[in-house]
Amino acid sequence: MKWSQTFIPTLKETPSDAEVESHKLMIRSGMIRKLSAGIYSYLPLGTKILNKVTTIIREEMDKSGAIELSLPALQPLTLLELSGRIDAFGDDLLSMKDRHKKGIALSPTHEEVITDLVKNEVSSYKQLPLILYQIQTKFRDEARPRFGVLRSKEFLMKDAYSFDTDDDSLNNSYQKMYDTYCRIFERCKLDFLAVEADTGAMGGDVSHEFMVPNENGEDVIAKCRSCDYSANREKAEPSPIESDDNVTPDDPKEVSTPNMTTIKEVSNFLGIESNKMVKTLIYTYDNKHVAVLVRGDHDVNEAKLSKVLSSDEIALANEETVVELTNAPVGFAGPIGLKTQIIADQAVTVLKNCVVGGNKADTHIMNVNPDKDFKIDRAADIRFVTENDRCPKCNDVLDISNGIELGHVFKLGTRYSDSLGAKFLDKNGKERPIVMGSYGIGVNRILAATIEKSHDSNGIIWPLPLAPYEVLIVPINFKDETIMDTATKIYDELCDAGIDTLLDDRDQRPGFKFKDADLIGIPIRITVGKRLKETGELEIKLRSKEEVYYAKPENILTEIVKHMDSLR
RNA sequence: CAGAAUAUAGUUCAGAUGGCUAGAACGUACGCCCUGGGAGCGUAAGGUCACAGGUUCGAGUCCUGUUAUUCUGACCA
Repeated sequence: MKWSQTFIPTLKETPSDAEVESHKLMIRSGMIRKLSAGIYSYLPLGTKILNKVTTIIREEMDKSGAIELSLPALQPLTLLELSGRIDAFGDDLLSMKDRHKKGIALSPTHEEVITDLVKNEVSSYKQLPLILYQIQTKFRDEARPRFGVLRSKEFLMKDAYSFDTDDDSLNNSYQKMYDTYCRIFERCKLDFLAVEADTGAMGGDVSHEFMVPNENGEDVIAKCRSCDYSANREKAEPSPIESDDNVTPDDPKEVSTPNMTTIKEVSNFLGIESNKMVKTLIYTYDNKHVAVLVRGDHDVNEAKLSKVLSSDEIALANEETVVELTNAPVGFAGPIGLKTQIIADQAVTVLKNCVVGGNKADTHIMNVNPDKDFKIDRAADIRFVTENDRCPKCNDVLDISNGIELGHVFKLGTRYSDSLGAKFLDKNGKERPIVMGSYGIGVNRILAATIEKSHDSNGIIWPLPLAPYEVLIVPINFKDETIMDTATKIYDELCDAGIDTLLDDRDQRPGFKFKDADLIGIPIRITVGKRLKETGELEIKLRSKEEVYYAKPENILTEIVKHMDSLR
């Protein structure tokens, strides 16, 4: 492609509404433009890169035995009502009425659609297992789109769904997709991590997220420093904390803590570390109340609590309820004398001489000891891990960091086949629900994550497999016939050899072209300039390296092929 | 959804206390010059000052409302 013939509007200035580096560079390099908040157009350069990624995904999915299809972007609300997910999506669902006043939605995902399709067409175990996938736009009305294409209202997703006869077969499909994902991300040159994840509103039991560690990522991952344990924040479990047997329990003592309702205030006032304090929170679930105890420096993980209580509808109790149950204003709740059920985090059970709320205004109680001074009905892991926690597998240090979620795989089980009635007849002629799995990849996020980790102050550094063009030819002087002729000749030669080449045939000064070249980040640059006249050589420079190599025009193809091999 | 900020040329921004024909840089067009890191000179085009009301002799500037965008948090299959 000749630069003058395509459409790559680069920008010298940083757009004012871009915050993270990948977003800035995607706009500056002419890959994308914003149409509206969280809605982006992909320009030719961005589209080419997107196509490189989808090609890799297709090749690997096809190799795994998955079959591509194409589902509609529109779906009737009735399907989401059947699966019960209309509430789970809530305001994130973009829905409307068609002319017949029928409710339809722009699909946020396709579990229901594919299950409905398969239920009508698959009726025998002989048709299973089956893995179907598509690469398609998804719509979610994000409350707060941000970071460019990392969180947008419309995004490209590769979603796959597996259909199996039983759990063993599902495990097989799941492993196949897991391995395929690893290969896809490896081919994209990403340093990814597969972490244990919570299944959230998706349902199912086992789930892994494919993450790229990055400070701008919205997810939090915990990773063990020495063993292979890693999990996302919702799921990560701390190693149990051991009790300190050297401390002798003292007798409880009431202290006045006027107007001090937060852990920090009480901790500062009493001069006691927050990890020697107990946070008592009243939760409501299924019309019942429960007191939840975590250490002062810990936070309740509602996903875990929800599982412990076996309830989907848990929430902090309102103020009146707290006052009624504790006989005190909010901020002074404590476990002593409470009539409700008490659930404590494991870390609370081993505390000695700790501080709790007094269930009385402006009062806390010191030197409190669990079991001795109050009863714990149930101890469990109900908190988020922190940097001070240890690995549950090997007890070494857990590192907590942010990550960008690129892929997510779920063992769904029969959640959707049950609610939508997708059944098959097994060998014995017995009707059974199809066992399903679901597997997603955020295609746009692969671009953003790649740029996040692969750029410098001048612009993007594309890895060869994703680069919009593999080679960029920069003739230094548009008006010099020798230079332009040579540039055009090697351009034709590289194109004929099947190398994706861009020729910067614009009448611009060299500095201008070099800046653009660095900005859009083509991996290999050939400069045709004064050296051609002096020694008859061309210059080859890799975007990722400082060195410059020289080659005669007649050897350029072999030289380029050599460099391309080194980049693969 | 809560809190906050912003909205002026294609882009990035200036435009105290209200005052004449709304500016700069970059970009764009044309000309000159130049051709190894966004060089220089000149000329020109380019504006519903987000929108709607209001106060005022007079509003880009003050007030009210609306909308949009961004940030922080909540939420997030």
